[in-house]
Amino acid sequence: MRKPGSNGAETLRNLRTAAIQLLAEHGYGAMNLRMLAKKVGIQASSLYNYIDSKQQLLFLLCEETTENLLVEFDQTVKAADDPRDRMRRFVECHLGFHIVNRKQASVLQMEMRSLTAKNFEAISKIQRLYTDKVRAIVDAGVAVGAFQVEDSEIATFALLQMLTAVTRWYRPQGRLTLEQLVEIYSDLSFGMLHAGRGASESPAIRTSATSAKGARAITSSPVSSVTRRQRRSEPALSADSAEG
Amino acid sequence: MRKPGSNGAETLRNLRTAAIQLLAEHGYGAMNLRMLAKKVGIQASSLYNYIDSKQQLLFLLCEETTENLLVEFDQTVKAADDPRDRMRRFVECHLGFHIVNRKQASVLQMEMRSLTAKNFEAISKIQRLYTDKVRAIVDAGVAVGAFQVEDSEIATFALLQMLTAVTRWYRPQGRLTLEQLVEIYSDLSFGMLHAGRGASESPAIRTSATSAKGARAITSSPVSSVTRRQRRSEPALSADSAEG
DNA sequence: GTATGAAACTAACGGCTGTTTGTTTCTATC
DNA sequence: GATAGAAACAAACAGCCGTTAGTTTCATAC
Repeated sequence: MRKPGSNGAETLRNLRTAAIQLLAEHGYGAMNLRMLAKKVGIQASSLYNYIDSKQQLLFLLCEETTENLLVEFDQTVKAADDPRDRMRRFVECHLGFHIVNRKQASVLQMEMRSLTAKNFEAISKIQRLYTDKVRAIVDAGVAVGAFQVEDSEIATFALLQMLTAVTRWYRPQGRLTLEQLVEIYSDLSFGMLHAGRGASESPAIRTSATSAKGARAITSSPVSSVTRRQRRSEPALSADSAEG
Repeated sequence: MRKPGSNGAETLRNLRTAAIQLLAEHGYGAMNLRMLAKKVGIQASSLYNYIDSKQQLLFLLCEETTENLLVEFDQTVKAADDPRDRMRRFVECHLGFHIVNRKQASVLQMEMRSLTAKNFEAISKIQRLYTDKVRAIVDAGVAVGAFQVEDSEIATFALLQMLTAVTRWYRPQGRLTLEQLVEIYSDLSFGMLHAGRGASESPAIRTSATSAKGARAITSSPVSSVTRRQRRSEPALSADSAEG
């Protein structure tokens, strides 16, 4: 029984976005293949035309996300030279990635422990590469006197986790634009690193500069107020996000 | 069939620590009652002498952790007046709690989504109380000019998540003592808030002051080096942690 | 020393899970 | 227009899940 108009490549795309959606919502343990199949619009058994197992599906998605982040980091940060500029770009890249691809990132963050020991280690290996690169920026800044931290390893962890955690509260209808968030988090990051308010391309305490349409004032009104709209996607960053 | 020497209160305690242990390790979806029962040393059906359902067990543990944190916050922070002191104490309390009770905290952080909508909301309500209190400290500091942030709500989120995330990497055999970690994280926190290095009881950049035995130098050697020992538990903080 | 409740057991239930097998229908190629 | 592979289906399997029912043994109070 093949459906009229059925197409393998499209079904695979649907499968991936549905999986990301459901994994983010329910977690690996609570998501079952029948609900995934239903979301894709096929039978559970038909999933096996596209995946080897539930476990391999999770691994595939985790791997993809991790590698995408690494690639974007390299593309974004390579140009800058000064540690301060590199840090600024890192924050922009990391935060942007985790906002635009927040479901994938959330799955990676929460569901990695459901991976087989072997699969887990494979992902961890890539992640260590990434962490090391970030740490190198911190260390370089410390060496030049641009940053000042008591312990660069802890500082790197703290920085990464602070930024990564946007996935936990960010909602696209929120109060602030992506540019505003980058601005705010850059300020927090540089503060953490005791970077002072030096030169470089970072606008630090000033509120505008990145948004093309001109900056709106940043206020402290609660998240629940939905008076301001947020740009939906950031075309510079990776493509198919799994909204739903 | 009642076991010789069996005791309800003790079994309940074992059940709770075993549950925390297993939930932290596998997650709610992947943990099943038979493995929990095995760890406790009884049959799965006997668990129902102590719990109503798996769901209620999770709720109970989440609720307990949340309330314990709130109580400790109130006890620790109430004495201080100056926003800077209050912040210092908050960091100490929050970080300490999440290190000492890291398994409970990890369950709360990761498994809340497995709660029934109603149960979830009950926990969220308590959490909101807590977050508001932290936010109040930030706002008070901003009002007095002690802190300087672009957006106090985001700053509060970022701060909380940075601190909470110790549960993700902390291992008791690690490089640094609890006191050293509090010191490091306080410095990062005040940096985030652009608190400068003013007076108050905070020793800021200095490395000693909290440890009774006298401070060891804080270096940047990798976590994997286990040359330094860590204090196992902090008696001031809540009692029965679930080590395993 | 008997009665009572606490604390455990064994056995089973209905339902759900990931996965396999074998089959059917659509699409594209020659 | 026959053929071959792609893309779906339906049915089932073996095992596990949370939970219930009924039973047995231990500890204690009188």
